[in-house]
Amino acid sequence: MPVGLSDHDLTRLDDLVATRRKIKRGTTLFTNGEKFTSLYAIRTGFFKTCLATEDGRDQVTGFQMAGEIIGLDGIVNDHHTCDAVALEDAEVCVMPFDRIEELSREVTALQTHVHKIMSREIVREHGVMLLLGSMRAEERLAAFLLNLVQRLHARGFSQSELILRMTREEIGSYLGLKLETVSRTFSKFAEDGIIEVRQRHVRILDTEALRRLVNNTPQCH
Amino acid sequence: MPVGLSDHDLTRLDDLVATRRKIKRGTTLFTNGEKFTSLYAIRTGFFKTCLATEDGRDQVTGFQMAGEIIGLDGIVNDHHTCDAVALEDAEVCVMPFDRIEELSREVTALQTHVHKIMSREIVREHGVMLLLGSMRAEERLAAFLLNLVQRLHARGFSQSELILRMTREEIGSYLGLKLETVSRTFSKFAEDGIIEVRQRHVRILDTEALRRLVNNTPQCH
DNA sequence: GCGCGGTGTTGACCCATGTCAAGCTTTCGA
DNA sequence: TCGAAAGCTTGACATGGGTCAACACCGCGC
Repeated sequence: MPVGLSDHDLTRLDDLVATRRKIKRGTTLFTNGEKFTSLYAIRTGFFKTCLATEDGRDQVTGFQMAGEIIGLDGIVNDHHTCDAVALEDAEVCVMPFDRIEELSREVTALQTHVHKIMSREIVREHGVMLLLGSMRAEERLAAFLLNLVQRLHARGFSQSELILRMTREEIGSYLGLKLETVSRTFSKFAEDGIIEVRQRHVRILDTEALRRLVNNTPQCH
Repeated sequence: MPVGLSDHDLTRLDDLVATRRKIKRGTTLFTNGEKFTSLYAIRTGFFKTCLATEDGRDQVTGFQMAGEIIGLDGIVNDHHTCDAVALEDAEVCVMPFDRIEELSREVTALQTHVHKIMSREIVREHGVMLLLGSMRAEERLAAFLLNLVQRLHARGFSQSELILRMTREEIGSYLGLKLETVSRTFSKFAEDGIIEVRQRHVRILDTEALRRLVNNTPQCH
């Protein structure tokens, strides 16, 4: 994370992330309406965040893995506006937000870091809007797979193999598609020799083909 | 904005927003790739922010009006990742971000304010994801209209009448629809007596009907 | 080993929205 | 005042993805 800090500052940062919390698969870290107190840094495990409305709509707004921060949605109204659900047993660092604000007034590197994390989330969501607003099913799934392996690779995992932690339905919700369409599109990619799928185990055979799908719209003028 | 500040603090905040910039209709406040230096508070006028990819996709990520802040996307990489285009002649306050960071280390209320603004943008985008991921055309347009009048009303304008500053195509891009679909859906609403449309002038006759459209999905189980 | 629930796949059919095209209205500059 | 361009509307038609339904697979507890 931030570098070039004094020992003193480092100790204080350590302090910030002192408390840990374990979350069992299928349970929530926080839920819509719950009082906001802390941001959470994921140490291990995998989460989805999702929005549910009274009338039964449901939208997965993101999937988060080790090293990522969740809870930013709660800052604006002091209450969370979505649910964070563990898709596998997980552990997070609990970072009380008032402590973050206090510390980031003194440690400039932390202040900058917090701002960048929030900005990154905004930019990520712009990307999702592009995906939902202008891509077709195959393009969406290709973009999704590339994004996942890229993030996994940054964490030392394979560039071409991954295990999906979420169901087809959750992928569909995130991508604005029905689970059947997700399933069909996986099958289509497999037929075309772009990937191999065995349940939640996916092996990417032709990364370039996926990239071409995402970039190269046959397309309107 | 923040309240309960000392005169000294207030003077410094005034300082922050000292420089102004006028933007002519159709020109950009900043563009993708441009170096990030400042956030902008809109004083007058109306903007869209949009993402354009090399392969010709184009996505409007938001419409911003007086009192709103744009430029947050630039923080994470020190460069903007979208274009901000004035849809009518506009004026903004230029707020150098390094000054914001400096000041918000000293003025707690400003720090909190900045965090809330960023969090609010994240939550807003969650809402757009819900819209793009799970609503049908009529629902999207209804939600769009309600959102616009609500924001206009908060600024002292009518609850039932508005002038659209953007084209059908821009609305469509924002809502993930083609302009023809936007046009047809307007016509449909007009036939149903929910709104009156004369080019960009819209009068809402039945707000409740719009609300019902947004909430009350006929719907999947 | 067996059965059950959750999950995933596949097919047939249908509909909302996209696509293409024609024509209208408004705006704006020459 | 006229003409051209941009924006908007409407129609006819095409199609991607949704819907509904049947069934297969897998893991788990008994």
